[in-house]
Amino acid sequence: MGDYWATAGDLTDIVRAGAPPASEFEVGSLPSSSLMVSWGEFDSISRDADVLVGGDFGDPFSDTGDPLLCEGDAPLPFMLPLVGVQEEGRKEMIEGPSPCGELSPILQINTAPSTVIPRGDISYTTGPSLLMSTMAEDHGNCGRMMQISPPRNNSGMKRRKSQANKVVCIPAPPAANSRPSSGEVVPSDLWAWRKYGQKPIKGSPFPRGYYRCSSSKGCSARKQVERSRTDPKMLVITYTSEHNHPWPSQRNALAGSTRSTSKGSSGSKSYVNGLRSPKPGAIKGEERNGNCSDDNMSSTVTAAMATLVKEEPDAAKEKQFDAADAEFVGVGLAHGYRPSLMDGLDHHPDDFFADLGEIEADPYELLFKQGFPGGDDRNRGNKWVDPFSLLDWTEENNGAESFFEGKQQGFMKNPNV
DNA sequence: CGTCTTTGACCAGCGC
DNA sequence: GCGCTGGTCAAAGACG
Repeated sequence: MGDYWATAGDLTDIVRAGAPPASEFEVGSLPSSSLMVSWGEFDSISRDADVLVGGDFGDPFSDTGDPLLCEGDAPLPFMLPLVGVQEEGRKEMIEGPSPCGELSPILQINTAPSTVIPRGDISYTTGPSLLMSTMAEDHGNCGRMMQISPPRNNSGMKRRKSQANKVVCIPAPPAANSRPSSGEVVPSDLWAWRKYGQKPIKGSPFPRGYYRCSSSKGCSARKQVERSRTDPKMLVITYTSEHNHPWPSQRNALAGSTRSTSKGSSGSKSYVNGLRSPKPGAIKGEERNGNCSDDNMSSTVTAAMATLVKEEPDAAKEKQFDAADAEFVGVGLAHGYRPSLMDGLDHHPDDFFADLGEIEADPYELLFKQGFPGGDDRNRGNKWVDPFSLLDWTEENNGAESFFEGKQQGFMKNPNV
C-alpha cells in the first residue's frame, strides 16, 4: 500500500462550495478498518489512527467561515470506514469492514487530477473529490451515493456564465405529497437559502429550483436543486458562487422567520434552510409523528454532511464553544449535529445546551444513537453502515420516530482517541 | 411586518 | 438575426 495523496480542498469542498483546493495533505497509510475523520484535526488523525496527515490547508474559506463549522470549536470526530481510495485515476478497493455483508460503505478519496464520471445526463468532472457510497448496491452509480465534486471545467451541461460550480449528488428525499408542483425537498446544508425561481428543464421531468443565500444580503452564493434525470432518487445540487460572509451562526439571520411551505400540511418543511428556529414542540410533536417529514430528511443529510467538517487544526482542539456556537448547534443543527463533544472532551460550558430546552435529547446522541461499528456493540446490523441513515431513505428510517426514538446506543468512541 | 414561496415575465447566452 | 433554453427578477400571496 503506497502513499496516497489528496488535496486538502477535497475536504473543505465537501462541505461547501467554493474555490478549488489550495494545498495538499498526505495520506500515508490507509487504515484497514476505519478512519477517524475529523476535518482539521489531521495531525491527530495521523497520530491516533495512523492515517497520516499533515500539511497546511490554505483554506480559501478561512476568512469566510464554515457553514458546518462552529467557529473555533472543538474537533468533530467522525468515524468512517475507508475502504476505497482512488488514486491517479485508478481506484483501489481496500478490503474494508463489512460486518453486515450487504452494504459496505465507501469513503473514496479521489485524487485523480481530472476524472470524468458519467452519470447519465450528468458528467462529473472530478478533480479530487470524495465519494461516500455503498459498495454492494449501486456502486459506481449515482444511487445511494453522495458525491461532492470540485468545480468542473466546462464539460458537461452548458453553462452560460463561467462560474465555479460544485455538484453534489445526494439521495433525494421523497417528494412532499402536499406540494406536487413545487420543487424538491432540499436537504439542509446549514446556510439559509431562499428560493427565487424554478424552471422546468428540457429533457427532464423534474423542475430545477434556484436558491440564493439569504443569510446575507450581499451574498452571491446560489445553488440549484434538481433531481437526476436518470435516477430520480438522487438529488443534484449545484452550488454557484461563494458565500462572502461567515456562515450564519445565529438564528437571527435574514431567514429569520419560520414558516411552513407545505400549505395545509403543518411543518413539513419548516426548517428547510437548516437555520430556522424550530418552533417549540417541533421535535416532540410534529416531527415525532413519524410522517417521514422533510425535515427529518434534511436533518439526516445535514447530520451526515455536518460530520464532514474541516476545521482549523490545533486551535479547534483548545477552544470551547461560545454562545453562538451553542446556539448554532442547538438551533441550526438541533436535529442531528453536534460538534464533537466526545466523552472526555467535556470542556463545554455547562449551559452549552441551555438553548436546547425544546430538544428532548442530546442531538449528538440522536445523531449517533443508531450505531457505529466497533466498540462494545457490533450487533447493529446495517445501522453502522449507515449511521446517519443517509443512505437509507426508507420511511422507516426517515421517520422521526426511528431517528429520535432509537435505542440509546450511544456513540462508539474511536478506540484510538 | 418581514420573509418566505410561487410563478409568469424578462433577459442573456448559445447554436443555427 | 432568430429561436431555444436557462437564469433571474419581481409581483402576489401566504405565513408566523
